[in-house]
Amino acid sequence: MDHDPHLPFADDADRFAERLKALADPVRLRLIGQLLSEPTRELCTCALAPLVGLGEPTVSHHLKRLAEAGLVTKERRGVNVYYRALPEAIAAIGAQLQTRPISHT
Amino acid sequence: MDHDPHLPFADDADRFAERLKALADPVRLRLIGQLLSEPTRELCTCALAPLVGLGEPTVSHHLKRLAEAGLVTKERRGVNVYYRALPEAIAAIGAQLQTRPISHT
DNA sequence: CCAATGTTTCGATGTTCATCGAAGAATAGG
DNA sequence: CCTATTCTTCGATGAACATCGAAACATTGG
Repeated sequence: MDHDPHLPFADDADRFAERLKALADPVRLRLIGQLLSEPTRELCTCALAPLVGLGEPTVSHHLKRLAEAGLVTKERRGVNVYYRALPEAIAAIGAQLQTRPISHT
Repeated sequence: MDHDPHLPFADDADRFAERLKALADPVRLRLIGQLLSEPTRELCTCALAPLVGLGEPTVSHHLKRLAEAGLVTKERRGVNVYYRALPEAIAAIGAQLQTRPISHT
């Protein structure tokens, strides 16, 4: 699944789809919801795992995907790693869906 | 973490993830973009296939997913099937991302 | 009824990915 | 050091899915 090398860069559509895919999973939506429901917007892996009913390895995998998409940040403090939701990044995706005609080039 | 069998539908997160997944594919984003770029917002499968560089069977598959998610409608007129984009449905997903704290139940 | 065109379905194939348990890495505290 | 705790990585497994070519289906026109 490589891109046509003549096109200068992959589409908007490819990059936008990547960000949407990071969001398009029920577990990841719940993780973000849990983070957003915290006053500090952050929780550690060991707190999130029981909240979504999955093991730490699986939750760590999902948090990594969210971090790679720029939707959360991670910060180690002592033994714990705290993930924080970035509502602006999520809202930006929503704004693009609402306002911008999706690219078709 | 199981669903209440009394509730006819799965969670908010599950349903929202379903709609996001329908959108989270570069081909489907391009299809929607092409439809939106038409004054009538509609095109038939045979017109869309070359626009995204894929065969009719594959395009038909993607259009079916978009229709199942309520993002496009289909209408047969003679030999052709015209798909029409529903911008309000797309915008509604964007609005939910912007305004509503994502459910974590 | 037959042929042509457009569309979908079917079967097969390869990839992505969610999940798990086990093992490895990092950090804090005796 | 050594141990306990937390977190991530690794390897494996099964499910979902994007894609293709071929076959089936639908509609229109001769």
